[in-house]
Amino acid sequence: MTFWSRFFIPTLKESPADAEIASHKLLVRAGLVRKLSGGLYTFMPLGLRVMQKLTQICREEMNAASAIELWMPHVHPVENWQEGPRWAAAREIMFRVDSAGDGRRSSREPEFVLGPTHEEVITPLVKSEITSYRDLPKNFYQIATKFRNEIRPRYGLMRAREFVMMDAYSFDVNDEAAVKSYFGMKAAYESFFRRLGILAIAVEADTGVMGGSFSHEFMVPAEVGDDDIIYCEESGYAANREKATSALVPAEFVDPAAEEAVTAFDTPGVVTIAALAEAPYSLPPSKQFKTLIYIGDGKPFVVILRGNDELEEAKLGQLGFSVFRPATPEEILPVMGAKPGSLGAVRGTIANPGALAGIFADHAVRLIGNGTTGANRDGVHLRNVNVKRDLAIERFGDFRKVHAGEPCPKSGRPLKSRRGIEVGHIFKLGTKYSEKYGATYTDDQKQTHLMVMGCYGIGISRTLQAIIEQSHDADGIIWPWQVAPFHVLICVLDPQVTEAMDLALSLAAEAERHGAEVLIDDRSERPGVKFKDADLIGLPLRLTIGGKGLKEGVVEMKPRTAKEALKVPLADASARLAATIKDLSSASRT
RNA sequence: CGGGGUGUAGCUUAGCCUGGUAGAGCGCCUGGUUUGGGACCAGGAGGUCGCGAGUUCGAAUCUCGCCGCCCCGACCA
Repeated sequence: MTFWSRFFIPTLKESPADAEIASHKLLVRAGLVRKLSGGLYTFMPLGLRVMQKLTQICREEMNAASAIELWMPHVHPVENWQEGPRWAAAREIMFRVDSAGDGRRSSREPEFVLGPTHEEVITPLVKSEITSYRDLPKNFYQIATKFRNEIRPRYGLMRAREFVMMDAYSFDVNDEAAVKSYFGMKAAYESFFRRLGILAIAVEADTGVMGGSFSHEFMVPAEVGDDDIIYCEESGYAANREKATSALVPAEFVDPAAEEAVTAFDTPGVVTIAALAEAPYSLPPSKQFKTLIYIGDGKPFVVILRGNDELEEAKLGQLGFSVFRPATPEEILPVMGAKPGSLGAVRGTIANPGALAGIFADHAVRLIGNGTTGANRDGVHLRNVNVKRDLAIERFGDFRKVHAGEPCPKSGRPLKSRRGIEVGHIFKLGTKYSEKYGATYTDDQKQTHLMVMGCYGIGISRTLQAIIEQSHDADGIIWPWQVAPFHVLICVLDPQVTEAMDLALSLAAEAERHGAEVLIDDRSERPGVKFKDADLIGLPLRLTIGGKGLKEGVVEMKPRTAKEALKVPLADASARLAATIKDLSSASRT
């Protein structure tokens, strides 16, 4: 048992000025964390206890899924990254470590970097340690600090520069086995989040800079989340909006027939879809082609969308460029022959088609028949443009941003959307890393093969905050039993009264016999202060021992979620406490 | 990095527009009265007003520069 007066829980009456959302305010007010700097937080004693609960549950679930714990350095030689497949894309979020202390001049490239994740360390390790199919499959994990120089840290622990993550890496003999590992981890994640007592749903996700073939994110539904989840209750389809598709173009769709020849018309000063939709042109956005120019690995390429659609930039990842960005007007002019606003991809109108790395179009442009696009001459557009007949499209793909209300790709019913906090992510990586680092094994036919990898992450510290975001009320945090920093709070209103303190100690011992961790509030504060703090730190069960109750021969028992306290006669207190602990500790396991 | 906001005691802040003694509440310390939902009284400590220039007789206040922090966007667990 722990005594509040000898522990350290610095609670705050008022919310810190720099906290915006409920969970961030409560983290600080309940004394769980203190800020050092943007995105950098100290875990205070109470917050550390929650972190330890989370890591332990995570460890148990990973072990149960046959993953093996190890511990890798956080400082990585930069060579590991330079030799890897994503240095160009990842370097901007990495902290560099130069030999600041030894008086040497700093070099253009760092000697070391702080690890944002560990594919670049584990893959070379496995390459040198595992060479036989007999040693596969293997799945290694660690629960450790990660460093990412986030462009914009946000909302306390939600997006921090330094955070605690469980990261796991699986190695299999072939694709089929890797898929098995992948779904084994997906199941482990599901049981991890279930044990925490919070709702986290798996959604299909984009693979991003990580690469690989497919991926799921685990999302805690919350308004403050960074991600949009697109889902359908009918079919169970759920995806991050970056990845979501819709059945906007039916499978049996027949492209509209071309009516008339392409003709040019003057549009002086018109450079936006919206302007072309106005009189005198009055061309609805859905009948216009939107022609965007991007630079992929240094070379321009074209993406065509419907005028009323938006580009989902993450979906450009499927094109295989390691880095891409929108082109500037200066880059566009020599290639296309016009400035943005008059661009198009009609055959023969592009000034320098040889400079392009490709012309790609979203499937939905097929819905446009006899549409309008730029002529690649400033102030001129073309009408009666048809996808098949006129546009120099090399490849169709899914590039548009999906919105709620569009038909579900599985059921055809209208899709819905909600916000979510990404607390976990799993990737089937394939051979992207094993190829780069030469992680191979020999099979029973003496043949050499690449290992097939998967990688897996859970944001432990982010999960901590997501729990608070999902489980709190106006008075404070409501901890699920499994992750609560303590389970039972015994409020002794008159700690100087021996009889009261003795009772507290014996009930605390009883609670501990039943597996509960007890915090005794023995501070010489007024009752109001104790009750407010009790609600704020949100332990699942509160016992109150006060002069009033003792006179009546009762103690009060109040689960954090209950409205009223229950008066329990002293004679029944032990039994009642044991029963309540049993109830509460099993309730949140469902 | 682009846009917006903000910086005054440990915390929450007033004062800034219109330059002239830096104020309050919480918290902290001392004493007293209290004691079942953030008590009251009396006394006290605590401030380079983010940093640096400038304007001025005089700058928290006006001007310029820099820095930190927060929010929106791109990115992520």
